[in-house]
Amino acid sequence: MFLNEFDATMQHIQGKWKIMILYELHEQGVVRFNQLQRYIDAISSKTLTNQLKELEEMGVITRVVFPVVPPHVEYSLTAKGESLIPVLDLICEWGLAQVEPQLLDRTLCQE
Amino acid sequence: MFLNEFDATMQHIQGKWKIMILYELHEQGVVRFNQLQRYIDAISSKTLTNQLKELEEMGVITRVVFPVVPPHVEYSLTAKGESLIPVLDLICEWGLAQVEPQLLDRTLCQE
DNA sequence: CTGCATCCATGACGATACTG
DNA sequence: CAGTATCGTCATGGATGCAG
Repeated sequence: MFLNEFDATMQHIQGKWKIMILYELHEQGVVRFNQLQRYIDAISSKTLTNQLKELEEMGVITRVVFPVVPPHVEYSLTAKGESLIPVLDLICEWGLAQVEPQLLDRTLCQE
Repeated sequence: MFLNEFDATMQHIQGKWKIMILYELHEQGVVRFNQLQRYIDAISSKTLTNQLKELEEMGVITRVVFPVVPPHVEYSLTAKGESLIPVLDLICEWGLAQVEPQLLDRTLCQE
């Protein structure tokens, strides 16, 4: 039944900051932990860690650890993560259409 | 910033049972309270009432009360609600693609 | 039939402090 | 730099009972 597929997708984007993470990785390519934290700005390191871990477990992002001091960790989107972007775009676009119907031919809702 | 548009949409579909309600109204047209409760089957009347109220407040569904005894209330989608269906379809479709990539040319995830 | 009221369990998230 | 540990808060939703 379709609820399962819906929930399957939702598990990937649910979470207060997941889309911001996803979009930032999409635009920047490779991003470090601190970059994300500065970009999102209101997120605690604990929450950021959790959301990243969940995204990684679902195969949406890749986590690469460089064994150096000080620590260096890089995050980036997987192919699966990239395939999620158009879905986010549509969701975003619908939200924009509700607020400002006349702006609909912008390049989606980013920026 | 795009997070706002994303959240705007999310407010409409977030909630454990909202998509089921939306799809059921989409397919049946006009549905009564008890029909929904029997259809969803695991939902309590309190939760169903809450989700319906939220959907109504956002202009996604219409609530029509017939002043008779016993009470008779009908719910249906508004135009705004209908416009949400393609978004749900895409979300659903992505979820399906993750589970069974070979079934992708089905008519989305319903059935 | 269609709710509302109440109480309760769970989980998401934040604040703060600490570590290798 | 990139987290972990602990504690606290708040919203969501379930269970049950009652009402017009």
